[in-house]
Amino acid sequence: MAAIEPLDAPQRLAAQPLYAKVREALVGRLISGIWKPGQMLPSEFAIADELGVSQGTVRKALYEMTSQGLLIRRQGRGTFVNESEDKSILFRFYRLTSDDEQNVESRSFPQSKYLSRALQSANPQEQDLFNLESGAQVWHFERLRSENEQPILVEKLVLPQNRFPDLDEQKDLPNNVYRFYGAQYGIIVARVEEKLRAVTAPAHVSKHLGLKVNAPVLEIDRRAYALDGKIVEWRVSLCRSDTMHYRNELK
Amino acid sequence: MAAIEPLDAPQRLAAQPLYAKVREALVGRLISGIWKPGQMLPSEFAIADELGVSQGTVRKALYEMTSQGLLIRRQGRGTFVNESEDKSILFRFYRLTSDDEQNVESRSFPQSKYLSRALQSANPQEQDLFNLESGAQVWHFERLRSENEQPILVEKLVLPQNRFPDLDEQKDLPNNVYRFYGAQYGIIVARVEEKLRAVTAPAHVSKHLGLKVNAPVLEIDRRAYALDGKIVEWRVSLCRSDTMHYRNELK
DNA sequence: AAGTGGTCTAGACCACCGC
DNA sequence: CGGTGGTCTAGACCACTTA
Repeated sequence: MAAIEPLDAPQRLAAQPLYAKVREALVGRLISGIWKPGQMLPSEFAIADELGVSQGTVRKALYEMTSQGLLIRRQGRGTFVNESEDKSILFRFYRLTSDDEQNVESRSFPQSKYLSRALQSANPQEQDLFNLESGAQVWHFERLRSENEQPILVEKLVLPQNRFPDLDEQKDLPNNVYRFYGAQYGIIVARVEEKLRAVTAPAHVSKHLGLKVNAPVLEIDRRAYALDGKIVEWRVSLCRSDTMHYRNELK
Repeated sequence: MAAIEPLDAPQRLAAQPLYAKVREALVGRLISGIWKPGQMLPSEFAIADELGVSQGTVRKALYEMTSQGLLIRRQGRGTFVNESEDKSILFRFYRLTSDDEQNVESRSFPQSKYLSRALQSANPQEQDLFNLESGAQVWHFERLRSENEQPILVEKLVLPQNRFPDLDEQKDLPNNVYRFYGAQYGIIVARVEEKLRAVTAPAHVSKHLGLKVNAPVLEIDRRAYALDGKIVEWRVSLCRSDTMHYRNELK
């Protein structure tokens, strides 16, 4: 275990507060893997002694890491490295949940089956959305997503060709496209805006989802924004609403 | 200015922590208007002396109110009641927007027409939701909400009678019920959880909204949580989806 | 009973603001 | 300069969990 030298004494001289240094030291241990997911941390007093600060200072650092989701603290038990974090990043932008609310831990990320792929000229709406010249091209993908063998939704993805060149050489997009955008093109999706509506399922959608004709489905119209603030993906999903729902929390 | 008696001494006996009582006392002053938007609060030490607690305890209460957006604190200046909150707070939990996206500033808050009101025994689901004894009672309200003369949604509100006594003396609930909960009962809604589905409108709903039979509508099942983490309101709204949508942003 | 996190206190000093 | 919030400490006691 890598030794960590005692932090500076109380004087902080217009620099970082001491608890911030403590937090960084502790986050470092998480990153370096000294403390692994699920593992219990030493007690507040043990950490305080080791780093040469008071318990209260360690408390504040641990509190911040807890509200950030890195740690889980339970009175009488101890402080633990949050292991559900790894999974939850998968579900960051995925708000659909089965009605029979199984525990979040065991959830499986939905799989994808691609139905179609096309490169075509952007229509006026798409030109406006992606700020494209007339005649520029966009990719269209349609895919069916399923969770535990049950079909969940049919969705259309639209990507501007100029930010995603060379896609024609791919046989299919991978299942987790946002990870792919980052790994292949350096495009990090920072936030998404969604508009939700209830609509009547078109025939081919109700067929794919195994719904009866004219069944109501949830339409999610999503625009995904990269770190530079530009739209990088437009997505319209039609989701079954008989066994699934969209959950949201407002604060 | 209403005098506030000193809070209990350090012993808290399995009840609320002291800083929570301090926070409630301070929130009470905001609600009652003793402290008005933009006004500067007394110093931490002054509040601590008055309430008979230590500065650190007041700090924790002020910190929570700050992260909740009620207060603004500036080093060297003081602590102030947040005044920018007032407008946006109206739409804090209201995510429905007209499709013809007029500017947000000029939006009118939807009006309410109450359709029914009843006090009845809680069914098993309601008992479970509000953690009620068998035989406890709940209020049911049904109302139609409209924006600019157009009917938007029909919703059912369920409130536990034990947290909302004396409601039968009211002719109707006001339009902005969350403000009413705070002003009348000191209940601050801190967050809400929503589940969204697409459903087929029941006959009486499609009639109220002027939709054709079996039109798809957006169902929003909302549980509102008070500062103490307990559920204080259950609400199921059925919203027209032909001219409105639910907007959401994920980061 | 022992060990953990949670709360509370009293006091000290620092950094920032406005007069 | 005086007053404000921001940080830090040392010590005390409480509440919860596990053995």
